[in-house]
This record gives sequence, structure tokens and C-alpha cells, in this order.
Amino acid sequence: MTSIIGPNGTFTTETGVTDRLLTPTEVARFFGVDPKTVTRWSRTGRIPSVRTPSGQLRYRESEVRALLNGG
Amino acid sequence: MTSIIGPNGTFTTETGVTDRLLTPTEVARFFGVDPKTVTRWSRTGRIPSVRTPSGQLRYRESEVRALLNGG
DNA sequence: TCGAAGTAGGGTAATTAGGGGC
DNA sequence: TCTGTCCTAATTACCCTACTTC
Repeated sequence: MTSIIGPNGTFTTETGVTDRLLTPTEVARFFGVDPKTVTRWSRTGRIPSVRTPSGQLRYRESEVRALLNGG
Repeated sequence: MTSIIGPNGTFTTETGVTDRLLTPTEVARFFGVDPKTVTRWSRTGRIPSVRTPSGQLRYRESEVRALLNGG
């Protein structure tokens, strides 16, 4: 998986689509669940996630949308 | 470790590998956090950084990529 | 030289991870 | 099995002002 860090810190994939990272709370609002549930989804592999150097979880907006659309 | 700062903000090592320097905002967007948080990571030693003569922080793209892939 | 944007500090409130129990 | 809630410690976001960069 190749990605490019853009001039503004954006995250660009091979397809040229600019992506951004969402917090657990933001993802929780999308699905109407508790942020803790989103965290559990990460541990069980139900949703892809990225960890900050300190260990907190972030989620790619494109993947969240894909799950919402019947991933 | 000897290195040369290029005209476009590039960073060239002895191995000839060009490494771009990223601003706190760019790194912040890449990890989905506040730029202030990236600055904090520098002080706590979670991410290697380079300081400009005036004291501002910059980060090597290769280091950021390494951290994103699990440090 | 001017204005807009970004950054470094500090201080405080909010969020998160993790475990445990329901 | 899955989820929401309670707890603590750690981490982060947002507020401000002054300085730097473009």
C-alpha cells in the first residue's frame, strides 16, 4: 500500500483520493454507538484502524464510509 | 550523521537519499491529531525532530512513515 | 513593508485506553 | 456474544499571546 503525504499534510492514495482520519467519537456518531464499541471493533478486526505514536486509535474516513455502504 | 539541507526543504543524507522535511501541521493531519500534539510528541521523545535556527520543529518524512507502519 | 497563516509556550477541559462488571 | 456504563491514568483538544514564516 503506497501513499503520499501531500503539501498540506493530506493523505493521498494510489487512486488520487484525499483521505483524512477520524477519531473514535466521530466514527461512533456515524454508526450511532458508543465510542467504546468502536474501539472494540478495532480489537476484533471488524474495522481497520491506525494508531498514533502514543497508542490512540484513528480511522480512515474512506473505510468508514465503505462500511456504512454495506462493507 | 552528516546531512545537507537542500533548496526545496529536502534533506539529503550520505547515502544520497532525499528526505523531505514536514511541518507540525502536515504531520498532525497525517496522524489525525492537533499540531500541538505533534509538538508534544517531540518533547516526550515519541518522534524524532529537527529544529530550525529559530526554534521551530520539522520532521523527516521517512520517520513519519516508519511510525505510521508501527514504529 | 504589510497581512495572513503557522508555530511555540502555558494552562485547562475533554477525550481515550484499558480493565472490570452488568 | 455484543453493547453501554463506571473507574483511573494517560493523552489530547482548545483557549490565549507572542514570534516566525511566506
